[in-house]
Amino acid sequence: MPAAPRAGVTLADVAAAAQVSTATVSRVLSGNYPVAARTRARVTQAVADLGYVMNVNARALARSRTSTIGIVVQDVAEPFFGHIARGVERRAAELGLACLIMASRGSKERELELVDLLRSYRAGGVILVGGATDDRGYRTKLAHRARALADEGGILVLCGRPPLGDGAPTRSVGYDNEGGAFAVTSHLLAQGHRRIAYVGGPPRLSTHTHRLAGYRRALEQHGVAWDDDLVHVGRFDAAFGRATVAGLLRHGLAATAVFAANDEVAVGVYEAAEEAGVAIPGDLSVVGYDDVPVATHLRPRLTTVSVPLEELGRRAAELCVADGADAVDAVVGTRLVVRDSVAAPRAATEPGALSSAES
Amino acid sequence: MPAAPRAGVTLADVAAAAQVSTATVSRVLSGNYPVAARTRARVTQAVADLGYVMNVNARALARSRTSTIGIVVQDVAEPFFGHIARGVERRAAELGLACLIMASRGSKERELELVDLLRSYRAGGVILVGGATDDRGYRTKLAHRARALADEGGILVLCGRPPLGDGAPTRSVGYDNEGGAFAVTSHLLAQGHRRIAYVGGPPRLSTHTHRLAGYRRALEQHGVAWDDDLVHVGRFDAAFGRATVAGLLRHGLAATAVFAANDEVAVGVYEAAEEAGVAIPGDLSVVGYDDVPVATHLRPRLTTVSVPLEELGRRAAELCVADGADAVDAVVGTRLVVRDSVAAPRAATEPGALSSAES
DNA sequence: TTGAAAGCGCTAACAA
DNA sequence: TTGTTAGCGCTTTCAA
Repeated sequence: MPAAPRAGVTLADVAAAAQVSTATVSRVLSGNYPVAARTRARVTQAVADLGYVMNVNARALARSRTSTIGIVVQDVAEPFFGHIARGVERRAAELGLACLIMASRGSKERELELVDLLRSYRAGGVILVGGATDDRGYRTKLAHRARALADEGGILVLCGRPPLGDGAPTRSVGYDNEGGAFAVTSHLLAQGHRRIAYVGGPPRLSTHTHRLAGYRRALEQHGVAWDDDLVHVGRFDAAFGRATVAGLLRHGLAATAVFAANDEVAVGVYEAAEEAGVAIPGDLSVVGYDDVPVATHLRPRLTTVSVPLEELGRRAAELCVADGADAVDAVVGTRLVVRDSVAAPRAATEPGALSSAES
Repeated sequence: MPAAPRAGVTLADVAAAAQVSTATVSRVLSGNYPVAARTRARVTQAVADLGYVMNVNARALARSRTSTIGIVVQDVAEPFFGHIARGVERRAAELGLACLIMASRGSKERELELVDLLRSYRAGGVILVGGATDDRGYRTKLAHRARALADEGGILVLCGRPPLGDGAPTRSVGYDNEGGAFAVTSHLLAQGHRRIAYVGGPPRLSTHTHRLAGYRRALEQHGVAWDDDLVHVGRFDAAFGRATVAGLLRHGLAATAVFAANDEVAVGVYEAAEEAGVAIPGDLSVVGYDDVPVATHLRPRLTTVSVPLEELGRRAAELCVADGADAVDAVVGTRLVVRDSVAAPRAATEPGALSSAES
């Protein structure tokens, strides 16, 4: 058992105890450097005896680079972000990196502040997680910081959002929002649905706009006309899903299916349907996006698009340390997962089948 | 708009640009120090012009204390931990602290390593989140580190777990596991249940043992005999809840209710019941613990014990910076939340009522 | 293979 | 009100 550690044990203390210079201690601690076996042993012993742990801040200062990365999410407790954060944390730990985590609460101003804060911590990589708002001024400001970060030896990593453009020095790992939305909408279309409501948001958030684009493309490909009244843009949460569908139901639902642009929204859709006595999928088919655990908690189980969130996070962590060569922007695949929340629309099924099912 | 930041802008650069000494720059940056308004303005200008951001590592070294705290959870993506982490992060941000987050994956060896790692980062506070394994050797080792941390000017904060004893210098914020379990078990008893299965774990984890103790006390108080066959100790996850109850059902369920020691376990209980065609709460009543969002996603909605997880996290963050005086160990309250997963047991209800309800 | 010493960027006496 | 300067704990040439 190591001795009870003393206050503020430093490298110099260890050097004194081992009767060597601080340089030698530094070398054995850093590994990769020729040190005589006996000297090394003495040093190792002294470290153990004194309960010494290195001061990483001092090391960071001396080396002028840290082994810390930063990760900015909207909300730590949100499953979407939590799963990505898990991937980042795990891969970072494997790579010997520590993670500073911060929450923007969806404010782009705060996000900007946070990357500056992370910059002050000299984080080697700063990972921005989740969709970004499409805003010219904001993009410019972010590009500035990306450049500053790069100048300081760090790198800005975009995780699940589009690149900044303008040759801003960033790396990115994304997934195909448009493609997943296209797939899941096509699935609905294939079942015979023609009036499919879209519920998502916020307005200019990339995740939402790209998913909406996939929805649109699927409609077009099936020759279904676009209907503004079916598209509801608000937020990415259950309350919005619920309020929207409750409203729809109140005014006589025109849709036979709803594409909840993420699983949280789908939770709200289920609630509204339940309250109104509308059966899923009998009266209304529902699909989601993300495939977070709640998708399998819902009854009927939710058909949705699976995004490998943890993998996304792992890739992002890797991009923080990759050297130029293998720092290729990555894209991970999404996958439609069919469960029990979709059925053919009532109108498409012969009347007899409906009534017999209800008898 | 600030100028495009240059690489490695330092305090000295700012001082030069503003034609003052580094000390002066340091003073305006630190705030709270008398500096002439005009000088201050020049410095502020230079900072903006150069896009300067302070190097916190250098500051930490010079001040020999950091504005960083560490938080150790089992798993970042688990809602229980995610919500606590959210509280920590939010309060920390308000206090001007950055959070290093690390996951132990439930290994106590790794947890010990992580506090050493955090110690090397000179984290001012290290928050250990969630139940702890009752293990003498482990406790001793942790106590050592608590002392080392304290010697270095930091503090070990225990969040949701019992104190170390032996006068180890820690602070803690907890909640009443035993009391909550007593309350929810009593609720079941009050409905007429006498054969209540307990499903939780792992074996010596404090959260589990304390909840089990509450269960036991409630039984005793109602004069219900303890039955080993009803107590199932394994893990705190859905898979265990499912497997356990599936087994129970296969061998002819002896219980009329189950106390899932956390909501995740309850998810598994619901799955097993669903598979076996057992109705909740008609055939089987179920209660959980924690009141994470899944409790309201389940149908019927889960009766459970609400723990103010975010508040718990906020308190923990505060304890990292509190000075001796107001650093009182805190305990936040829990609350029984009754929803729809509990009914009177079949045996206790008169036969007529049952059949009429089903007709 | 090891040691001496000059920093890394910032703070905090101590002077002025 | 401001400047000078000696560290904070570690790394890393450059010599030996």
